[in-house]
Formats: sequence, C-alpha cells, structure tokens
Amino acid sequence: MTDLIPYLKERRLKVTPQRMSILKILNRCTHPSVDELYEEIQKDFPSISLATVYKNLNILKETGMVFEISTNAGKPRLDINIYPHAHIICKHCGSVEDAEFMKSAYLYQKELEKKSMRKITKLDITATVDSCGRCQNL
Amino acid sequence: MTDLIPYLKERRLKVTPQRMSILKILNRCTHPSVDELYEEIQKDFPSISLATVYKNLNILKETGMVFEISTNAGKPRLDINIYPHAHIICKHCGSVEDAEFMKSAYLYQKELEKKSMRKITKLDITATVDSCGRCQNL
DNA sequence: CTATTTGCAAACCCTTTGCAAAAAT
DNA sequence: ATTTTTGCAAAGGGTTTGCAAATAG
Repeated sequence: MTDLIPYLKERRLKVTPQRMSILKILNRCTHPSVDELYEEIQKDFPSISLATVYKNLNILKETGMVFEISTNAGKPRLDINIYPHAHIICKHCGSVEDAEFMKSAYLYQKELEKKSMRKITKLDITATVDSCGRCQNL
Repeated sequence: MTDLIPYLKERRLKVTPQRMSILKILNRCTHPSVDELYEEIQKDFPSISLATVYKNLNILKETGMVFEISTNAGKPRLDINIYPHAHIICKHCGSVEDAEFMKSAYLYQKELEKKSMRKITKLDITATVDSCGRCQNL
C-alpha cells in the first residue's frame, strides 16, 4: 500500500492524493474498467475530474505501473503490474481474475527468447473461460 | 483461403464479397489496425463503408473468427484465429508478429486448467520486446 | 421470397487537449 | 520558486446506430 510511494518517487512523479487513490484502488486486484475506477474514486474525491483519471492512467501506463487488459467482451480493464501473473477472463461477462505464473510459463518465455533471439521484457498470458462464478449457466 | 467459406456457413453468415475481402486480408497475417484494414479493403471496394467494416468485425469477433490484440503502443490490432499461436509485440512501434505455441505453452494451459478447475477455451500469449526489426536502435 | 448485409449520415460514446488555478517538491 | 497536477469545458476521433436499398440463400 504505502510501498507504492517509492515507485512514484523513482519515476519522479508527484505523490498527490488523487494519484494515490487510483493506485490503491487498482492494488485491490479488482481489475476495474475506467468508469468503474472513476466511480470508485469519487467515493474519496467527489469532485475529481474524469480528465484527471485519464491523465494519471496515461502517466502510469507510460511508466509501466499500469496496463490495460482487453477482454473481447465488455470494456478493457485496468491492471496494476507489480509481479508477473496471468489472467483468467470470462468470455461471457468479461470479469478478470489473476492466476499464477507456473514454471511452464517461464519455460515458454525462455524457449521463445531462444527461438526468436530477442529479449522478452514482459509476458502476458490470458486464459479465456466461457463462464465464471458471476455468470454461471448463461 | 477458400477454406474460410465453410467457417462462414457453419455460423450461418452470408458470404458477401466485402466479408470475404476482410477475411482474406486478415488471413495474410499482417495484423492490421482497423484503419489499415479499411485502407486495404478500399483497394478492392473503393466505395465500401467504414460502418460495414465495423459491423463485420463485430460479427466475426462474436463468432470467434477474429480477435483484437491490444498493444499498449499504438492502436489495437486485428488477428484471425485459425490455430493457436502467440504474439511478439514491439513495445516501441506496436508491430505484431506470430510465434509458435511450444509444448510448454500447452503444458501451462493444462496446469492452469487443473489449478483453476475450469475449461480454458482459448489461451493468449503476448511477448513484449523493446524494439524490433522495424525500429532498431531507437 | 425472406433474412441478412450494405452504405450513408447522424448520433454517441470515450478520451484528449488547452488553460488557469492549486498543489507538490 | 519551479514544476507538476488538477479540474473544467470544449474539441477530437473512433465506433455504433437507424433506416432504406441491395444482395445472398
């Protein structure tokens, strides 16, 4: 939680309450869409501007702290990237869940680096399932 | 090429020249953005409407023939999904390249299915590299 | 002949931009 | 004191929608 501040300082970004609120919300692993994030932030900052949210998200994306996950069902969702992990996405409702990177994932990365002769700086794995706890039997 | 027609018939989609043109272009593995696809199609159908392109893309996405790849650099790109494969994306210029799914990828999928107790219907793997052939030394 | 698709134009988002005031370092 | 950030309102751009005419099956 407070260990997000060093991340900001390293990147010479100012620690504003609005920015911290965005990071705290993303850190809860809820994978919100932009408007869900906006709604959530308004609970803390009723007068925050959507523009401020977007500006912050862009800065956080550029510096690599935040990524966008496209779900092919519903709006893209936001993800904070502290350690490597995969996503399980429900095709039906678009909800996102984190999943572990097991050895085989790192193995694939190594093999692909060898094969392509490139340094892979990030590996994204997305597993699609046809329904999830939130939308069973639909 | 012509083996795309059965895909359409299976899904009860009509085989229109515009639709076939979209599929043929996507089948060339160029991973175009929507506007690149539109430019390309106009060479065959100068009077095609952008709305037609979007309507087709939506139908093709819904039926699972086409997917969108978000690159976190530049516009999202389109991908036709005939067999499982990974993508190597250049962080700098956003270009997309196909890569092989080796055993380790299928192993990861199997392990994740066991762990999450869900049937994974699609596994997307995206490897990010910091520069590629098109933008070396930037 | 019926159902789908196309193309046009307008509507509709979502996202970005410009600028002055406020806040952070 | 300097630089970044915020918030507002307006602009911008990509995507969708409605409808009539054309086309596919």
